[in-house]
Amino acid sequence: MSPQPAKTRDRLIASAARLFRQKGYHGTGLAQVLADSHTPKGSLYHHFPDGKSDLAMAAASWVSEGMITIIDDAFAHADSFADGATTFCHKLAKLFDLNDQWQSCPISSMLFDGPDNDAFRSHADLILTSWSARAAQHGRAKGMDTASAEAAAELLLMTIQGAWTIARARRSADVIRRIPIHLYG
Amino acid sequence: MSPQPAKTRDRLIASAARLFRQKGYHGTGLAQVLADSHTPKGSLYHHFPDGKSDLAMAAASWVSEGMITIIDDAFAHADSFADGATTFCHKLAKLFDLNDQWQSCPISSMLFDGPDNDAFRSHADLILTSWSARAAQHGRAKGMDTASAEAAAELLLMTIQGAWTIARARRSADVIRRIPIHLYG
DNA sequence: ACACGGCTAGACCAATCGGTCTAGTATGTC
DNA sequence: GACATACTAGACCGATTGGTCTAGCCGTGT
Repeated sequence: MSPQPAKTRDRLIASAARLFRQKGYHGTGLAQVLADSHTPKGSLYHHFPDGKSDLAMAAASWVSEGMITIIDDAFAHADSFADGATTFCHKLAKLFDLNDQWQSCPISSMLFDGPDNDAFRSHADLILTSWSARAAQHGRAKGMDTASAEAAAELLLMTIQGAWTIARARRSADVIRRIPIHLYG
Repeated sequence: MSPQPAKTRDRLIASAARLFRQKGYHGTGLAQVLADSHTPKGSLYHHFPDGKSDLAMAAASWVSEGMITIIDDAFAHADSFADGATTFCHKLAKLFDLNDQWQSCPISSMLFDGPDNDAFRSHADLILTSWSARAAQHGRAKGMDTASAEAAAELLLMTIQGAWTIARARRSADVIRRIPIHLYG
């Protein structure tokens, strides 16, 4: 809980998350992360003994927590699942527009680009599942039965995942904003 | 049209497409592609003067043509758009199961992982759009009006794109097979 | 005052990266 | 046979990769 030691670690995670999103796992050199976070190499290997992969895992977890927060916020004041999902999509679209830097969830970056390592794949699975579970949980809270809530959450998540990819190609978040119309409109 | 010269080029494209799908653009070294296709470096730079990026573009276009064929096949004997889309999803799921090697469409690999180069992004855009347009075209052929066909195609494509990502994480194509149930079921 | 652990700092390493270049081979045309 | 073109073959290059290692700073406990 000491403030200083945590800072370097956090700086590394934030830089790594951003750069991995932009350029992917293999596309980002440690040198870039180090320069971006103003951190010497020794510190990296102190906080993340296993190096790059270790850092990527931590960055993914960190971003995942942020996503969970966004989900919770979106559904907090929603009247229905569709209502919350709509807000969620608009929040993500805004996030997309905010900075072109936020280019992909690092989960995808890791999946597509990480080492063959199975630990990466299962970590990504865990995170993706946790998002879906959280959305389903909000669905149940809005009165849906378990099966419908899980189905609705799965559909929502996969649609968003794909829309985000298309949005990157198009350089426009419109396709993300159109999701609620497609699904609930 | 001479048979031999084309072969080397095709071998390079096939190897590159497969490896980029597996490990991403930056995650794949030219040495790997060369070894996999049993081609010396000189040949690569003869057929693709701009090197790796040139090869990646060609590989993406090649896979895109294959995808167009799959779309056409799926809709060929379909009674309705939903019917064709269902077949399409099942074809893709089968493809996914067939070999774990087919891990992502290289379009995504390029997008997520390629150089910052805007040419890459717009090429990916072009390809993704061509898939959507082809699906929409089949929709109109089944009697849908232009707007509905385009909307249905967009929804289908983005859902598949996302489902594929989730399928990779899960190592299971079930989520792809479930798309028709979500969308038309 | 002193020692110790957490952390910073960066020199250094072998391996690999994408790319260039020259030499040589095969093929087709006069 | 001579010559040009198309292609193969791989040695070689500087730059960069992820990772290791030693030296030293700095705050804390005694």
